[in-house]
Amino acid sequence: MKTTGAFFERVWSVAARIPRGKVTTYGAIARALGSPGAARTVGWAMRATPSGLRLPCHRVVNAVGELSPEDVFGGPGVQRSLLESEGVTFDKQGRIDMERHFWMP
DNA sequence: GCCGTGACGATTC
DNA sequence: CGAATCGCCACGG
Repeated sequence: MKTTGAFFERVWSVAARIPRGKVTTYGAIARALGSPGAARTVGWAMRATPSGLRLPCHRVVNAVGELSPEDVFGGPGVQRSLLESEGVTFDKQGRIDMERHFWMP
């Protein structure tokens, strides 16, 4: 699938501004773009992100603080390791501490 | 312009 | 608290 949508480029622009050690949610990005209900579309955009952009897509998680499917990052624990190396903390359930690391676009 | 799809979200059971 | 369900919006065909 191509993904030459203007909306997608907005998503990538926002994702590129995520500070190191912080994370945001798909819903937050969707609201920042003016489409509160387009959280799924945001996720779709991330999945179709061109490698050339080098976006910190590992800093984008869902509203609960869960990480993306492992197969997308090439292996289990990959995304988690990246975040931990940036100072992001996790709870016992393997979820990100949103209160500390959430970033609003 | 309708149909299927999807790294989601909120609600309900 | 965990699983299931429905609703949401943008994009390609």
